[in-house]
Amino acid sequence: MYQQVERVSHDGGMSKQPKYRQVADALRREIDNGTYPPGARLPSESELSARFDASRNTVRSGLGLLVTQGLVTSSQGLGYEVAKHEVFELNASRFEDLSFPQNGDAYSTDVTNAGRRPHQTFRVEIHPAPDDVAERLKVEPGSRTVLRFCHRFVDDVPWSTQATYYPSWLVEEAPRLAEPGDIEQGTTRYLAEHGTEQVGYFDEISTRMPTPDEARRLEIGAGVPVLLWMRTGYSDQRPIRCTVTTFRGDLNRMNYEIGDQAGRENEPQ
Amino acid sequence: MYQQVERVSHDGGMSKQPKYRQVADALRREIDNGTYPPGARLPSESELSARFDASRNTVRSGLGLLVTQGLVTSSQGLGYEVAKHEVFELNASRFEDLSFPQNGDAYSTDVTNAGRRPHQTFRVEIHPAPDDVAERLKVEPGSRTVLRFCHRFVDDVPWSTQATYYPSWLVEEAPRLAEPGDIEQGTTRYLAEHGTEQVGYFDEISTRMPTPDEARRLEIGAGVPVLLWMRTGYSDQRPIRCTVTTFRGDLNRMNYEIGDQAGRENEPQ
DNA sequence: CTGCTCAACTTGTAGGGACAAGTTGATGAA
DNA sequence: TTCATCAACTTGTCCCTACAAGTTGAGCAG
Repeated sequence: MYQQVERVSHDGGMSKQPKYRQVADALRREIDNGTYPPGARLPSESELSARFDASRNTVRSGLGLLVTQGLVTSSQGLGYEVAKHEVFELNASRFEDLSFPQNGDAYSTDVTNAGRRPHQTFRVEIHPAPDDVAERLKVEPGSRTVLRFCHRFVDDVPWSTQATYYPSWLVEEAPRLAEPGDIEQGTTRYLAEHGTEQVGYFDEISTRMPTPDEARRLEIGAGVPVLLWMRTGYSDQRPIRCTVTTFRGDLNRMNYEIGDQAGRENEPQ
Repeated sequence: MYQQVERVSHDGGMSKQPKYRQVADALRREIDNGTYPPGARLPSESELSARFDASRNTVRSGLGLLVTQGLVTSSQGLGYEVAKHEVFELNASRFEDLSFPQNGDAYSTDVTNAGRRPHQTFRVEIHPAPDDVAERLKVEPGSRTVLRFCHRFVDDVPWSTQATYYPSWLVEEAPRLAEPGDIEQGTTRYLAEHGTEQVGYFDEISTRMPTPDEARRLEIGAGVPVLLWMRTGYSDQRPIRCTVTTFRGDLNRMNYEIGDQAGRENEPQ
């Protein structure tokens, strides 16, 4: 017959926290103070169960907290591992292409400069405009747009997905947007050569937990949010494109340089 | 005696997904298609248990997925509720204070303009510089800084925390930074009047799951990430302050206007 | 009517068991 | 040696029970 165990623990009486939280807190402290450095393996569930005098289920609840906070990952047969993140910096405030003689791909050059290996898959589709994109492009929801979609990897780790929508009126002026394959000089420059120059943009940045679909595409474990970046580019007349980028939140940081940056580059004193 | 039940379900054989995921996916679909609109209550665990022919634990696992994805919230005694989020837009690219005759507080005016009620608590401390802040301010880690800390609410809901660190050399030139209480004309303008004008800044934006501390201060439920915004302000000589803002990720979106915005304001056609 | 109690719900915590499935390294056969 | 097998670990899924704790509304005492 089952008997409810005494809930009061022997830690001095100031706890009141449920046991699975105590487990999580204790492990979090040990991760923070370096007992378990990034990449280290945690003790197994049964070891922790013995150490904390808790059932395996309770220990699992505690570990689950750490997993959903992104501090540790787990894999069947292997155990729990302290997560390590190297963030990748992304400068979002520089105007792309126009002033730089690069081949139209800021991502590849940025990653290569960081000593990492870029890789991307690319496809072009005709696609009805999603509501949020239609609103920003000032076209009817569901109207035809050209979608240029990019799935990006760094060292073969999924990094981000980027979807750029072009309104159909623009595709008539710049038909190569709808053709599969790269545009060597870069889309921004290609558009400028066809009479539509991007003179400004509006960026919106938000975050949330990934949808199951995003979690699959970006190979995101539990407890890692996505960073959402929506950029609407404008000519001096009207919106010309809308780019929706989804980043793994644990691997990316976005930067904006605004105003005079002289004070940032100087040495101290 | 316990008997493992037959794992194959009667949905045509294409499932393979564990049962708790099937529960989560089914409920997610029904949330997406409006069966359970934002604010609605989900069936209770025992009802779902009957509907899916699963144990309460299994149903709880499925609901737990939705909670950690931020789609639903749960509270003891009340049940599960579909989360509703109204995001608050924050324009981060305008230079504060200098050109506007406001009383130094972009937050209060932004919130009031949105028809919401702002509220904030404020305190000033002498605090050793955290490593990341020290690096950006180009001072020794742990050296004395003045910390001006702000805890902000909208309609009494915790919204964000903001910590601005000023290096000690700057406080000697502008002593009121270290005094508690508001600076009516705004700190940026106050600094300009004392010979230190902020001419540029560098913004870094990232996201992660909240620490238990942040979750408590911002009253964040499970499954809601935080949006981290770190702004380092510069004079033409050197860094003058570093502001670390922590937002509830489900309630905030950051915007940047860069370049000419004429095309954004125009009407279509 | 007001205000209190309490039953009947809800979710939260904690324990138990059994078996599935992934990983690793030792062992033994070829 | 090389390769397949398998035992012994790991976490993953699923079930059961029991009780704690928060919420609500019915119903009763005053």
